[in-house]
Amino acid sequence: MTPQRQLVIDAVRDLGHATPEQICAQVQSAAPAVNITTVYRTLDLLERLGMVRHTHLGHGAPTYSEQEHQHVHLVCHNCGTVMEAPTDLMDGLAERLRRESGFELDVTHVALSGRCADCPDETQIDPEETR
Amino acid sequence: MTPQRQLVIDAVRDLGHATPEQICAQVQSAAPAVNITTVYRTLDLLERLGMVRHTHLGHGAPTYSEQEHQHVHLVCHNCGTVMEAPTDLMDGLAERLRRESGFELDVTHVALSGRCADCPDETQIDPEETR
DNA sequence: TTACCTGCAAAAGTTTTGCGCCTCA
DNA sequence: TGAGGCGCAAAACTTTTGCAGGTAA
Repeated sequence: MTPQRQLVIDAVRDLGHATPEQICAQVQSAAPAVNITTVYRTLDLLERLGMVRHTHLGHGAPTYSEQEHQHVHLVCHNCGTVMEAPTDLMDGLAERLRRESGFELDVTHVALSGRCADCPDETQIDPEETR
Repeated sequence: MTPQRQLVIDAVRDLGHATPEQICAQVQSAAPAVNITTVYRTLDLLERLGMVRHTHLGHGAPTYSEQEHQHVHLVCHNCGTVMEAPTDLMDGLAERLRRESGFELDVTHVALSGRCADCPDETQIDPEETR
């Protein structure tokens, strides 16, 4: 366990869910010399060790969070806000998938996409925002 | 409506859900001179017109499909198989989210991740496969 | 002409790889 | 000495942008 790795773990914990680049910025605020390569390598290692996990928020960038930090992500593809919801929200769906398709759902790995309560109701959701 | 655009539409329809690169390969099998830039630009245009939509299957690459081609995608992050399920599977969840959080779910935009019936039960899902 | 579409080339952004150096046991 | 971790540079890959030429109304 090197200082760099500890910093990456701390950053993941502090930021909740963040992209490798955000994590790198956070780490560099404490230790400016740390290279982004190290961040990528460390995240890869930590993930293999099961200490962190990554989630796809929809627009390209994977975000990393603690393994324990489990909830469903709701991403508004109008304003980009990421909300969190309890995982038991998915219980019914998970059960149905298991029974009907034999599919074992991993509720935390992907974010659900849609429009949050604060965003205006638009007939056509702008595809630009959902990248 | 140019020949290139028609080819892109055909490719999207034929492939079901495919990445820009796969679509480009398909188009080029009919017209080798077509540039991938054109594919990107055309997909962007078609999406703005509401003729195609894209879905995030989890591992970085967005996939494009016909607008009418609506279902929930189930991605196995062990073998990578993409399964399709009827959207009404999500009705209960969508209703609950709307009521409890005011969140308007877009059921087709993201894929659900997990392990399909054909893949062996592993305690730890290999993070490598879930990129 | 005017507007738009295309192909090519280059740029930009993100992630991975190679390599030499350093540290620590 | 040997293994592993780090930083730097470069490569690889995906997507976007700028530009010049071509086509059609």
